[in-house]
Amino acid sequence: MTDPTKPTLLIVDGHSLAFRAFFALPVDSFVNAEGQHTNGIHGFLSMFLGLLRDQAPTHVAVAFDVSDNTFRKQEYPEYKEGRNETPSEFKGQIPLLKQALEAMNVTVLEKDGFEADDILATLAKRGSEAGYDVLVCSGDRDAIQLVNDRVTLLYPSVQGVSKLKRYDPEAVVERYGVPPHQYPDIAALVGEKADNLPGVPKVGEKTAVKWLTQFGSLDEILAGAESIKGVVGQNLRDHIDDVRRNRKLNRLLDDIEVPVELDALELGAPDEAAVRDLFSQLEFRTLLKRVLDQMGGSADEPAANAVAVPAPQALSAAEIAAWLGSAEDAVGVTVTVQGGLPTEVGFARADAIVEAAWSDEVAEALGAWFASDAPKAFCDAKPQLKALARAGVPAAGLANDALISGWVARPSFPDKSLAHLVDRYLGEKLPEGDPNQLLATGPSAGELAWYTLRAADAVVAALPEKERSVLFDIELPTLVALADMELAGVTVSHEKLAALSASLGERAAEIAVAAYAEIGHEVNLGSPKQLQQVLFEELELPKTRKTKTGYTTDAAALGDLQQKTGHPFLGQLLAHREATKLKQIVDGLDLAIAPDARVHTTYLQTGSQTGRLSSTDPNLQNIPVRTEESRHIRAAFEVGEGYETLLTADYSQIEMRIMAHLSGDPGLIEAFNAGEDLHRYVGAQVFGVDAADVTSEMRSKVKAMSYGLVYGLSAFGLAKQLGIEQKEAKQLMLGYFERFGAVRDYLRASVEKAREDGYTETIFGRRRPFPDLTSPNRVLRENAERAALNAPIQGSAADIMKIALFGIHQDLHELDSRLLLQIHDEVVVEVAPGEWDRVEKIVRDRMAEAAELTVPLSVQVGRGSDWNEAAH
DNA sequence: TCAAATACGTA
DNA sequence: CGTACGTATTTGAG
Repeated sequence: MTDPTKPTLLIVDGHSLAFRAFFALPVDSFVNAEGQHTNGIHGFLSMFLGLLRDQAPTHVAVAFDVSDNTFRKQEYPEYKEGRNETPSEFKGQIPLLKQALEAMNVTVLEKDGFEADDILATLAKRGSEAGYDVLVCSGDRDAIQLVNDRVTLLYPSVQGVSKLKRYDPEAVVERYGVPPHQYPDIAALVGEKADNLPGVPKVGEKTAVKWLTQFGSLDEILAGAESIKGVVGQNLRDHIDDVRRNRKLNRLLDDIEVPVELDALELGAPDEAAVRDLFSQLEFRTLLKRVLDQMGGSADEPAANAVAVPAPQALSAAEIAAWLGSAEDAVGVTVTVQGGLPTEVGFARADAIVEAAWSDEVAEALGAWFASDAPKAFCDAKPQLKALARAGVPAAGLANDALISGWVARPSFPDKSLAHLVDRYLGEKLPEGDPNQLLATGPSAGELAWYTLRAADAVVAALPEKERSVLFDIELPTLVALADMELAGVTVSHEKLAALSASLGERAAEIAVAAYAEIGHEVNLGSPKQLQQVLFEELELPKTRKTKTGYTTDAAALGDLQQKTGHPFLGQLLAHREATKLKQIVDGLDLAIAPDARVHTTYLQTGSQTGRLSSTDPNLQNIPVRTEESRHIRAAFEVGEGYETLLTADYSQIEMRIMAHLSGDPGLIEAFNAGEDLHRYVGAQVFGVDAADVTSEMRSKVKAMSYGLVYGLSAFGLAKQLGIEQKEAKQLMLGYFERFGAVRDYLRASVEKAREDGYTETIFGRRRPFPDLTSPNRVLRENAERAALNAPIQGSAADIMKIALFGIHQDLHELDSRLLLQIHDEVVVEVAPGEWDRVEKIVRDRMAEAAELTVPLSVQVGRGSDWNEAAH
């Protein structure tokens, strides 16, 4: 046991021990539901927890190798060569192990260009100098040299990782016959097969020790090599350079820069939520219990409502106002909404709850507090802010939103409920209503506010600093802007839509008649199943791409078939599809027009995994635009009564600009700074012609390539999209990367980094987890790779647009003009009479200045009395 | 009545 | 074998 009066520092070589664990445990017995192998992680953690229990260290760090590219490799390129390839079942386990350690609040260290052992050596030295008892745990024999009076090595024995042999200086002498500092001399003579460092032939440990005792040191052995007789003497003389090289390479560096203070390695309590999460994914039940038992936290399921809920107080409106006025910290708020209006309000501080039914009196008494900057925490604030505004009580001071913060923390997690947040972040259970009761019996508004306040705080506490900034500096201001946009709605002309619908309906009917004539009978043209019967059985057209239930009849495939066979039915079918699709959209939109003649969409702020918004009920982010016909729909979106004109503003090629910024590719940056047509410029580069000589064919190829890049396009996909040979697509990609190589380098490095970290990050620090990047399942893994490639780009664009959006919203505050729509890279503003110039400047400035990239953000503005007109 | 499958609109 | 979304329709099971 270690001296209890002294702090003990435990430093572990994560990679070498996990690797040993991997071979010690049967690989097939440790596979989770996702197919992820976990034996190395399990074995390592089991041993690690044993260490924590038995050695009771006060400070802990685990070091990992970053890559093979170490200074040793640079000095001796054959270093560690000839090893068997790392088994694929092992590869994905290291990132997960790191995640597990981080969740356990154990410091993970790594340093590019060095091996974990060098970190061990450095920390061992710093630790012993600072007066720690140091325990080094490594499966690499080179670590023996670190042993001294204050440093003990724990070395896994052959029986398994859990059995560690303790090497203090005496034990080293006993085992190897030399003191620890001389062990590398032996190793240099004998060689190290695992590192591809050959030693002196016929010289083993015995001989090496004999020589060392005889000569006193390695230098003296080499100096006196002439005097050693026999074959071994000759071998030594022949391999003196190898020995010198071995000795140089097996010296561990104890003075590399490791940017961590020893104090920071102090062992703390694990992040229970994160541990629970990851361990349940890995299916480590026993280990979960061990971690929580040993390191703190409760292994048992959280006790239901361990914390007493304060009794709700029913106060008068005036008393509530006074109570709220005296609150210093954020107050939890829940406004229950029915039919878009408030029905109840509940407020909570940490130790008290008050609530009241909504009434004119309440509205009157609380109006000033709601309108003030007094901090308020909601769960799903947007509908509540809207209801308050409708009731004539606009609210400010949005300080937190549990729904939003929970999503920022875990954008991929499907359950967005407060109940889940309470469970995950508070370890409590949100009381449920009894579904068998006629009247709702769930938590009251005040109780919800109380859970909301505490859950919102807990989520933020668990959030990394950068993501806090995403929450507070981007999402919450955006939420306020969205609430106003939804309230405003956009005027849509029922007359225009009705006329469109009628003409589309007629056209569809005509086409249908012609199509039936073509095949000799009626068929439901909207039924893929019936169409398959017609196309592939009756008409015996060539089979298309397979789907789960048969063969696809999608537009791309029908177009293909049409080219191949020229069958007139195909053209009619396509035309029918187009007409009915548009009619569908028109009718849906018409139905969504509210009594104020406007359409009020709902933006889902937590609907995407990348940071984008989505729009629903109706979705105004997918209104057709590509065909001439479809622009008639946009023309139905009109400037509202009392306003002068619509303004549209969109970012040009924002994703490619972000790509240029993130990759730092000089060619691409130059392309944007040149200020001319991007695809023309890139085309000129790729095809080696003057910009003026870029044909439209060249331009569209390069354009498809550029956009495809952002999505992780393959040569196959590119070929398919452009209708060219795969070989030509490959050539195109090669040519592209010859000019813009940094783009490819960036994309590759970005996915690798995500694999290591387990998540991607946008320019502003928004994260998206990608557990599947290490999946052994190829399809899962490759899907994750493409998504991970896209996430920082799409996400950064979303961040930028949000920053611009709330900036515009704030600047428009003192004007009558207002934001109406956001369509990912475009905004639509309704401009009040006489405000055009000011509004245009606000929009242009806010959008252009939303982010400082290495390339300018280009903004295009249009105006018109309807959306179609304004788009030009 | 509901979920799955298919198809298709946008950035 | 190209990312991110939402919606409408058909179909077949319950």
